[in-house]
Amino acid sequence: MPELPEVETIKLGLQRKILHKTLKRVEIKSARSFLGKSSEVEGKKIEDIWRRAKILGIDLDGGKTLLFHLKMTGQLIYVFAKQKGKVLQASSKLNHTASEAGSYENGDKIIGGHPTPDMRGKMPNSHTRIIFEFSDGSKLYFNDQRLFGWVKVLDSKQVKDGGGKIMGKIGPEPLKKGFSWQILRENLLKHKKMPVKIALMDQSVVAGVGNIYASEACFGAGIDPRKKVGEVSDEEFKRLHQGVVKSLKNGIKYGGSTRAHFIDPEGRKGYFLDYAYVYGRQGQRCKKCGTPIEKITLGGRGTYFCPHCQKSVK
DNA sequence: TGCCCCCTGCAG
DNA sequence: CTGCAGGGGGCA
Repeated sequence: MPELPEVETIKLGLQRKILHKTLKRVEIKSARSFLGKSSEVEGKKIEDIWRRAKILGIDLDGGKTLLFHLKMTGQLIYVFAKQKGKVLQASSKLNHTASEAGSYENGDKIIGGHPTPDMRGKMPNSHTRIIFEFSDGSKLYFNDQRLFGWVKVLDSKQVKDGGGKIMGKIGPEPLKKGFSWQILRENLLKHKKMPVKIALMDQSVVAGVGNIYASEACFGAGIDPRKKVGEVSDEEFKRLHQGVVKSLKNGIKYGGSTRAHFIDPEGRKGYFLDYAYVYGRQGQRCKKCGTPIEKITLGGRGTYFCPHCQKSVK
């Protein structure tokens, strides 16, 4: 599911909700989703929550780290059913919905001008794979319809040391200082014959860019997504660099992209797609020139572009 | 470098 | 029914 802006949004939400809480119990409903021993993390306190590319990390005291990869349909949803003494316990035996169980901690909020209603629904649901319960009674639900995602227990030290193969070969963080157009060029040029849009999605080229933001970055740069990396000019690399950074920043600004599944830990959708120039807009008019947006398949993935604005003239 | 595959579910 | 979906590992 999530690309960099969505995982970043989840990270920020979890930092607000579960930092410094103690993990009391891990309930594993899908063994294939949880790699490691739950006993190694139960009873531990959360010391840090971070993101690298599309991977989310939760550092615990005692030297273990929980790594999350949400792949296509993973969600991390936080629920704090307010403790109302015995009333809640009694009512919990009834067939109530989660919202009836005690109301969530927060009401609706605003992201990028949009009201963001709570979309969490009843938890757990049929896609809930792992439940993390904290000592204050609140819970974090790892949901994943397609079962591609995972949670791993690792030694924090291993992860910090670059992780060897654990984190894979991950390129520079595009929103950090030091990510220049020259570095993007150098990394992209490892794939001279590849269409530039596909190369952008290689996590060793640049961290966190996926199918939505790769299409948007190509539009921002005015480059045809099919253009071979080896034929991209320096001017175009500069614009591509800007396109990557801007689209990712906008993604974060609007709370991520919700195509079908993404909601943040507080149940809020992301609204970036309302502002996207091409992704998901086939047949609709280009916001810049009015030409209908086209959809093609590149490397098996849906790819969107404006045939007028993205001619890759130079 | 390009496919196929891991899965489930929804829209056409 | 087929095709498609915010990802990415493995294999020729």
